[in-house]
Amino acid sequence: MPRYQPARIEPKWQAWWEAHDTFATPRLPPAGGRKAYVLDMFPYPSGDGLHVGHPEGYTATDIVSRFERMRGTCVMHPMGFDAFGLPAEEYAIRTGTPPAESTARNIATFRRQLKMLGFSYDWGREIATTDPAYVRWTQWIFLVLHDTWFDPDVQRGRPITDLPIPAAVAAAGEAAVAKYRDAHRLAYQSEAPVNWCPALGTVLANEEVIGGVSERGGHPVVRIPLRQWMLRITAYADRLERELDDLAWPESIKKLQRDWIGRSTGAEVDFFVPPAGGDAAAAFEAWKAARATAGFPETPGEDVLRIYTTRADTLYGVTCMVVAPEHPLVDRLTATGQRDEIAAYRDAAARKSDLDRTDLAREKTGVFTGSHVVHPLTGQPVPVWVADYVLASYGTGAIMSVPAHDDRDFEFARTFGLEIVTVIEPEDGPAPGGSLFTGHGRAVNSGPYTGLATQSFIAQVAADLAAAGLGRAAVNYKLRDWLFSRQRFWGEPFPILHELDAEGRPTGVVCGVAEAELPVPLPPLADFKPGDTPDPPLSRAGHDWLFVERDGRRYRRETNTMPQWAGSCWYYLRFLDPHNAERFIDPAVERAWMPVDLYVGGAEHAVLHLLYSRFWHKVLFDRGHVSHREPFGRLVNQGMILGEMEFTGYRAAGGGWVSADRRGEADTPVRLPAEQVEKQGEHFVLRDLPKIRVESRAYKMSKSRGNVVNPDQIVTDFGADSLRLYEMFMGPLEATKPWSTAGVGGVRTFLERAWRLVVDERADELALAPQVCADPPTDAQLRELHRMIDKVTKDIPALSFNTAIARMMEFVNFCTPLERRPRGLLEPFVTVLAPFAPHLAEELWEILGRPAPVSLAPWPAVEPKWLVDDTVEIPVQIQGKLRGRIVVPAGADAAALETAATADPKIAEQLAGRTIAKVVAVPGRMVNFVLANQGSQP
RNA sequence: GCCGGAGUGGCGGAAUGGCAGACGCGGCGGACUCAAAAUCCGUUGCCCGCAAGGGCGUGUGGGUUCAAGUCCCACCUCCGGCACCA
Repeated sequence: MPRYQPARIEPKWQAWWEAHDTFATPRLPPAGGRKAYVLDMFPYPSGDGLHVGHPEGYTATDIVSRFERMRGTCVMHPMGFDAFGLPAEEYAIRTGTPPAESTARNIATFRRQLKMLGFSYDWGREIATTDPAYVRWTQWIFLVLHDTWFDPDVQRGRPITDLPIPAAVAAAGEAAVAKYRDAHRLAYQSEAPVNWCPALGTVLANEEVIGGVSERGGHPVVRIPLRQWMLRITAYADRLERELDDLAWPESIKKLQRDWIGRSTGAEVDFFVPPAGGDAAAAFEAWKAARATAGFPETPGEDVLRIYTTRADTLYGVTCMVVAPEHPLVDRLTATGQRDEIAAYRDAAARKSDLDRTDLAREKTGVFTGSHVVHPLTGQPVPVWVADYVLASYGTGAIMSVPAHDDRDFEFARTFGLEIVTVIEPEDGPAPGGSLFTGHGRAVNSGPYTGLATQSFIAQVAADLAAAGLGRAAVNYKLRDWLFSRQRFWGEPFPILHELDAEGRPTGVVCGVAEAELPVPLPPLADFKPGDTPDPPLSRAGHDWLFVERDGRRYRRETNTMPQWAGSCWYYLRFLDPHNAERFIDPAVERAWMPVDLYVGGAEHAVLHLLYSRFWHKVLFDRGHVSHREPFGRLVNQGMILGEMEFTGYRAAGGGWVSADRRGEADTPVRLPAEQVEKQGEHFVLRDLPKIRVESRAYKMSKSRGNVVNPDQIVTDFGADSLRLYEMFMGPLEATKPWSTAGVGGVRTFLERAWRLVVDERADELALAPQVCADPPTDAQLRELHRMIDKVTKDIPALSFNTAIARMMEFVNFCTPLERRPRGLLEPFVTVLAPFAPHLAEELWEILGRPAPVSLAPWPAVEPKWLVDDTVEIPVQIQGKLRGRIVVPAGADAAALETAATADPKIAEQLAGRTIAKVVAVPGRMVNFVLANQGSQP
């Protein structure tokens, strides 16, 4: 009867914790006490429910939270739902239910599942990004962005009213000032080519387009011009990169962010565009003279083609210029005879999807414009080409092509038979002429710079160009401004009004909704499907929503919605003060709890979510709304959990087996049971046909492969504590690991053994095992206990849960055979077990007669005296090979070790008649005898 | 192509430069049982050997060191990310 029954005890203790508010967190941590903000990346509540990947990170943070609480730390450990977004909407469209309904249902499922796993969240802080009370503040933060401009002089966001207005703009009147301000806001509108995904019916951020198709769904994406809301994240590029330095994040994640920001330093250089007809040489000289006095202009005029390069040292190797098809100067540069060809090329480029345009395998294409620009240093004419391998959105949208020293230019030149001029030679001697060399070296053929090394050349020529007003140092980023509007229903409406004139046409004046009127709710819509055109669904809202009047003027609401990222950019702040109706967060609360001390989630958010939320946080910091530059202190990515290991054999069309290393496309994979395969050397083969190799690996869980593990099922079969423990025991948190249901059985066995340490399984009623006693533990038992406590205490903060669990298993293995089991051993063990298997621990604690909850019991202290043994066993090596062991007192020094080792009969025997050249004795570690070289003896 | 990460028993994995394989799964053997399950105990890297014992062994090849899974150099394979960013 009293067997270990998780199905009975788990709901019991979940109800107990809930009834007693065991994990409710105070508004502020107690003064002078320690605080820990332990945060999970909140889930997107998909219709499929929880995946086994979710509990991995959640269990890790739960263990840390429970451990810290037991050590007296005030712990903030909240949970909520990132509930806006495409999948909810797609699902809603498919099933015909409004997104709000399906989202509420999905959240209920997730909440039930999360509670079923016994996580110690303060559920009183639960938020969903779709709650109107939450949307209100998301919209408010958008208004902060809208009200902020970035002052490059102080590298900081400031109120838009602080923006200095140039006299010329001020003179042009109020409308011009408003326009000037709008152009400098962090949230601004832009008519720009955007990624339009017809299948999803929305535009997407650059970050959401992977290889020319949508990240979600893999649908083709084309570029069309459209008026869109953008967030000026590029203004923060420098800080987003620099301020990564101090974060306790994995280096790999920091690097991903740095690469994504993609800072590059180089120079901008102007190439003179001579006027049509006339004396080009004379015009060039006049232009140069003018530049020498006027300097390098902020924006290039019509008379120059401005390029960006990181390799100004290759200026003498320029053999042509290449501009993007969308470059504004193309028309002016196109010679009459080339008009048709250029027009056709630009048209084709515009129609091409990003997928086609970024396909690296494809040959370079391009068209000669028929005109030339003038090289600023040599005065020579340089032909201008249009080619789509040059991106309009990076740098200046134009490059100088140096085929000898850039692989793309090299390929382009070879395709079109353009000249290749070598101007750099490797330090170790000249490469053959006309070949490609992209490394650093020494300049040749470069006028006055010949002989300079790459680095000094770049510095020298940049200075010279700047002095002559022909160029300047410049910094570029791969990072683009963040396209922030979506043509979908299920997102936050923008708190923005567009002024209308008497005819109902937009005047171009845009204003934010007054703070008091927030939130702007989503209008009820019968049909919330996206259309075939980029016209947002909200434009079909009723007129009472769509049109508003303020101070006698008519406005139309913005009908785009925000992307899913918006809500997740700041949820970690709202958790701290979720019910505040006055502010998005109380500043005192923010100061007390921030920053997040431990943030755990999947690596899929390494770039987007973490970059976006850092950006918002920095803006809020600049505007004085939060007190730290960075939101997340320590970040850890849990690894992916793959499906069970699979063996796959291949059958040919005829039915015979094909070895996996020589299979073809036509052969069909067959999943094989483990009994039919065996390992032979490096590979697995068929047991009956050892010539046939079999593939063995674990695959990502997916519905189509049918290897998805359902947490509900695991909880039913093994219990929540077993699932928690297993996921922590699988291996290092950050590693990718295959699932093994047999492994769940293994940890379940451990929990049963722990149960039997305390409970008499053969009794009819719940009763203590007869071995449990009040004896004082023996010294040996205390040593075992304290070593276990010590290991677990050190492993939890390091997130090394697998080794902590292994140590607890050893402890249970040690205790199981004991005829008498002192409480002084069992009770500390139960407290140490509590963060890992909280339900079982509570139950055992109760059976031991201790007052609930063990979840808040003090963590047992390690007594150092029990960590040292009286004697230690030391390995003895001869020539680095293990030859014996000696037992010595724990504190034995090197000399004592050597004496003891040489006294050992077995060692003495092997040393007899040989010359000891050296003895290495490391106290507490080992002894090694190094013998004199035998070969050198006569 | 570039950038990360990882290669250790049949499997998941342990191992501050100091006894490779902790712990678990699986396997084998035993006790208990009429029997089975459950449980408990033992055993389990490979090779030679009846044994004592010996040899080999952390992807490959080299190096540093008294001592290398761990440090250095070169390479191979797998996984993940980025990808015409001038």
